[in-house]
Amino acid sequence: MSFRRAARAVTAYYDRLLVPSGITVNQYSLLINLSRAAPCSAASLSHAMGLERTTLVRNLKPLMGAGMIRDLAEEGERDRKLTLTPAGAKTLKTAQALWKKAQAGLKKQLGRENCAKLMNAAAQLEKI
Amino acid sequence: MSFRRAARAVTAYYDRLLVPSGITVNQYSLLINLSRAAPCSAASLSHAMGLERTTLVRNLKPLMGAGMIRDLAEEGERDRKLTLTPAGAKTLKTAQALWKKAQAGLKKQLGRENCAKLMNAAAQLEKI
DNA sequence: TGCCATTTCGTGCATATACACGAATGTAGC
DNA sequence: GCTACATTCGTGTATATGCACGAAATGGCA
Repeated sequence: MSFRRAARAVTAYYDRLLVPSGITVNQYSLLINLSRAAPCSAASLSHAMGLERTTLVRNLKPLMGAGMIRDLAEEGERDRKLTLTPAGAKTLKTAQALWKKAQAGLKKQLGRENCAKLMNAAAQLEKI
Repeated sequence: MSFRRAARAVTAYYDRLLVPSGITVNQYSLLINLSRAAPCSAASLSHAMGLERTTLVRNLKPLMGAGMIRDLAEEGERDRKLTLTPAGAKTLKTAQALWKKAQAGLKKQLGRENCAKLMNAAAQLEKI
């Protein structure tokens, strides 16, 4: 499917521009979603991101290892309380600027109208 | 990014409809590309698919394990000569019918025009 | 208080993706 | 024939994705 190939290409494009921030576009997406939902459980974050919960659990690992995300929940508590650390917030801020540049470049490439239509189609496709 | 979420949703949709064939849409893509290029090396197939060579090498494994793909190259030869086995061709045929149904359903969902524009945008995005 | 259903969680397994690296084969020029 | 370069290959490592499974905590109800 050409759609999947396009998704790979777009991911690679964002990743390339995000290199200076030290995170991937996937991790960027996780951080920005967490910044809006924190403190939150893994289940609720995965729901907000439309991502399988166990996938999210694993995607957290490198970011927690890098000290960008912390879990404020006490020992033995069921729900996790995931939050950004100051380091995570700083990285996110750096990445956000780069992401905006990437987004602008993509819009320019596709044309504003095509880009809007693409976003629209993507929103529809998520519900298939 | 909503685009990647959409790609995941689309993949899941195709995979769901392809279940009776026993392969995923990713493996379907590999088989159909191989059916057009066989006999061919891993490098040339990966190029035809716009896929990283080592990714393709690994994606071949389950299909070779299932006896759908065979390598006709002699021992010690540098280039592989990948081909579909009869079993692989049979699976592909089954999957192809299911894939067409899925494609038609998606077109119906999006509308013919939106679908065409999406394809167009995807083709552009692959070159970013 | 005690039991059961619900919710949340993490890991094992399988697949997908790509970079870095080095091994082996093939080719061109001498 | 030999050397240097190009091509092809596979694996180690890291990340991403989701299903199946079972463990643990929580909440509701008798």
